[in-house]
Amino acid sequence: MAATETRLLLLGTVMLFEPVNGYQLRRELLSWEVDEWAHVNPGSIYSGLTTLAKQGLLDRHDLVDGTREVAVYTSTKAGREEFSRMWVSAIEQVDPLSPLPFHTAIALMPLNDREVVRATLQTRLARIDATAREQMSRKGDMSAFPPHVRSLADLWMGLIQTDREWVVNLIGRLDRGELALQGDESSWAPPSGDPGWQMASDRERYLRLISGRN
Amino acid sequence: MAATETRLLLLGTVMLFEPVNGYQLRRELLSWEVDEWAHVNPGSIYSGLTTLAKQGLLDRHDLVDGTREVAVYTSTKAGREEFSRMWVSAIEQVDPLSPLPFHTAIALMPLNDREVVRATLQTRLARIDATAREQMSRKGDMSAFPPHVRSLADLWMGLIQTDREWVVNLIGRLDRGELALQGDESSWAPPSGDPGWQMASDRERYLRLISGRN
DNA sequence: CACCGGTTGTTCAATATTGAACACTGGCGT
DNA sequence: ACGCCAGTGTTCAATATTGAACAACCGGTG
Repeated sequence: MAATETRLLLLGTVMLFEPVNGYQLRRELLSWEVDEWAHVNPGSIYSGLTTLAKQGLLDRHDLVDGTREVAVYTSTKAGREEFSRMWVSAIEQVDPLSPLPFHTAIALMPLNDREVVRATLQTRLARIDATAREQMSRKGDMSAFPPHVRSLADLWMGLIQTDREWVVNLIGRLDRGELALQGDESSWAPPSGDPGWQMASDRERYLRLISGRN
Repeated sequence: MAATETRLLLLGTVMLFEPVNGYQLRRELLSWEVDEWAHVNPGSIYSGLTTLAKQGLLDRHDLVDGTREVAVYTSTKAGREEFSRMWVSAIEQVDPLSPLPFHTAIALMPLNDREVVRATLQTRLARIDATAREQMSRKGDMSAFPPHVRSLADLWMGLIQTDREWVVNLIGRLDRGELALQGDESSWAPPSGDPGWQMASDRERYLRLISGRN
């Protein structure tokens, strides 16, 4: 399972919009242009949802909406807990060659509350510094490698430092209360006007259908 | 096939060591610690080799080495051409969220000659600048996105600029003739003393067995 | 010599990913 | 009323990935 970021993204997006169906998620992710940077094709959404449901992290409700059958998903307690674990670990994991989990987690930041976010980002800083120190001390054994490979290590250092500065800046903004998170009023304004309302009304209907025991 | 970097890596490493068997590649990649940063498990090596052979990019020779059967691979003309194409495109492709193809290609740099490397890196620079400009001009439509997402765009910019500076520096070193490439004398000293010699003698034997029409 | 454990070399079933294709709805022009 | 096309919602067969397990060999040790 290379795609820890797909799991994270799906779990998180379901939590943001639940109850929600696969197509709505697809559209939402497209509108964020997430498909471009994370690599999410329509197929992975549906199979991902099936897998998460099978693992008990999501509940699947087969609703009859008008004349149509729709598979609508909600998060379970286990799913929300798993999301938290994965989110923390995606933020804490430092790997300049696989930045996707980190970026995905940042995009899902508002699902957590301020203290957790702050603490986790601090841990990332510590991990970055530890990685940098370790890299430095390993410079010695690299003498056996050809020069262009040693050069790559410099690039990694540079990327890590760029990351570090950005995180420091982000923590600053958090402390100044600049970013809307879970527990604040108005935590996430849906991206654009129109489709948002559409989703909201579907959401209401799905809620009623589910509570109507089906 | 998300793993264009696996194809690139396998094709390239075969070209470096051919004729070579799967286990030797596995060991070589482990000794570079490539398995850590690219994500290469033993399994992918063998299935990757099979696929490349099926596509005519590698030749598979089923040799009898002493009492044992060994599957030994060499590159085909088509394979070497495909490698060049993939290498160029991995260097030219700018994506701060999937840096793996680029880093993989850099590690395989010595398989190309100086002019090609230089020209391709220049193209990357141009692409980086184009991406940065495009990003800047899109800042406007991002006003609909929540602030933490807009923030991510700044991180991307930073990562791209770090990349840029490193590439500029690399081109400088190339121009000063500092890096050993294809066409220079002594293009790649095998990483460490011992296993290198072992590989070399296997290589000689495999060469003889193959030319002995089997 | 019988056994052990490490290295060599590979296969395989379970799982994940891909993207194309399917099937249905609803509106709109004629 | 008809045909058409864009949107909605999902499935599926082909392919790729994973990592654990397999099997054979080699060199020592008791």
